[in-house]
Amino acid sequence: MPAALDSPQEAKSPPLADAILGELLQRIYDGRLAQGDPINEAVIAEEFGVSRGPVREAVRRLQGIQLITREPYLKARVVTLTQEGARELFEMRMALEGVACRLAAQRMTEDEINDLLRELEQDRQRTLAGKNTKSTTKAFDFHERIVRGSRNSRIVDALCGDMYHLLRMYRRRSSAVPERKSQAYAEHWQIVRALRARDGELAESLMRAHVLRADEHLFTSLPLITSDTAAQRRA
Amino acid sequence: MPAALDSPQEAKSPPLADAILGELLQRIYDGRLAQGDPINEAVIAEEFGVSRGPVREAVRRLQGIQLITREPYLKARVVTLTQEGARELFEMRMALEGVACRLAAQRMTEDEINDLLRELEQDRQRTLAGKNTKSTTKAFDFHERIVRGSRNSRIVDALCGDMYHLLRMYRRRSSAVPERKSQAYAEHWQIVRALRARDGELAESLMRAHVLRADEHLFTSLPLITSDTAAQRRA
DNA sequence: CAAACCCAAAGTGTTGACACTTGGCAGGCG
DNA sequence: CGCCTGCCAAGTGTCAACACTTTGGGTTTG
Repeated sequence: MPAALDSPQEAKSPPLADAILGELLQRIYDGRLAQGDPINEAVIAEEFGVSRGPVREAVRRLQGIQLITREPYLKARVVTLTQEGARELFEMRMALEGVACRLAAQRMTEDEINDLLRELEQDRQRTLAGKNTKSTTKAFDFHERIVRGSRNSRIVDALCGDMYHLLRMYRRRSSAVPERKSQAYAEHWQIVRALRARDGELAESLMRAHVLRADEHLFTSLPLITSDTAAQRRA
Repeated sequence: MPAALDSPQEAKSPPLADAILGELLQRIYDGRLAQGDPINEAVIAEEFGVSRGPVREAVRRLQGIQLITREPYLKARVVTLTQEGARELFEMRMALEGVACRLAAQRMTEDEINDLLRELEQDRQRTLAGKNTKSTTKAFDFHERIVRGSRNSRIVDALCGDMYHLLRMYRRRSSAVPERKSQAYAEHWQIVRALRARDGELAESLMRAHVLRADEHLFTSLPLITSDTAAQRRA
């Protein structure tokens, strides 16, 4: 039996396609839709009790985020994570978060930076106490705060919208490394100091190094499949 | 077979939505669809002699590229170009092309770099002769070659796919500055030298400076509209 | 026995009709 | 005279049925 798709309560206007998009994302996150799984519009439509129209639209949007691969008349599939894909994703992330951090150094207000520093400290305190599970969420929040500090909605959308889903997908396959956490805190702290000093150059290079180190271990455990070998996988 | 590819020719299988997307893009390019023009699915559908389905899909994809703004039940509109939007677009372009250029310095083959240098010289010769109109096309080709040299298909897609359309839209509003051309050639030549020296750091910073200078004059002639003043524009 | 062909099944692309939401206009009430 | 209310039109969201493309397997043919 399919779960009803009323996650939050839409007051009165439910654009079905949006709800379905959210549910499909959820299924990809928790693994009910695994890598390479085929996407059948008709099946999903019946599962949700709706027509194929909204499903079609949701799938197209997932294709836009590159969470689903599809060619004109063929079955759509959940994207297969490869080492190549991870490398490309993280190179792009480094580029965007680096520049975002540089811009944030110029544009965040003093208050924003101080708030960021304070909450960073609070988070460290909480982590030292007990709640380890929340740390990854908090860590992303740190990055998001800085990205938004760039005052560039296009970069914000790219990082916190589209790429966020893919990053989350890749992270799902990697175990958290505990000792990485305290190192990450130190790096975060350094970045905030650079922001405070309004040193965009330094802030950018620190953020790049941080992202590189944070994502480093994700590369190792993935199958080494390139685009051409992926073609033969369909056979 | 020479690479003579005309855009509006569907070979054997016509995915209607793709054709419509292309035509809408064309209309935006040549101004038949101007900034802020409303997009009526039904009208466009009848105009093309198709149903609303494909039109709907094409419009959604334009929305994904951010060439069209739309909220759930409201009329869709061609995006209105603002100074703010241009700034954000070019900041993102600088970030991506910069990193792409750094990666290209590491990853392009000697042959690729030599070819690039040779064609760059050829282009300059042709420009000195007569054909000025082709120069902008060639200029973009130079950038595209380097971007592809990054061996990062995600960045390539972002720059040559989505952002290309928007850049083209902004460029439409600006007159070409002739003396800029020879300066651009000098900058291009410097970049190729950095690639040849495999100096990624230098290549990135040169590319950033080049993009910044190339886009600089586009900022000036645009209306200074922010997101909140855009809201009152709808009234 | 292998290769080409044909055909049915599965699934996507497309269509036209129907349901719902939004914004404006007209008329009534304070 | 101004504000609120309830309809009306325009346009998007959704649906169920139909048309086309691809694919896999069984059959025929060299």
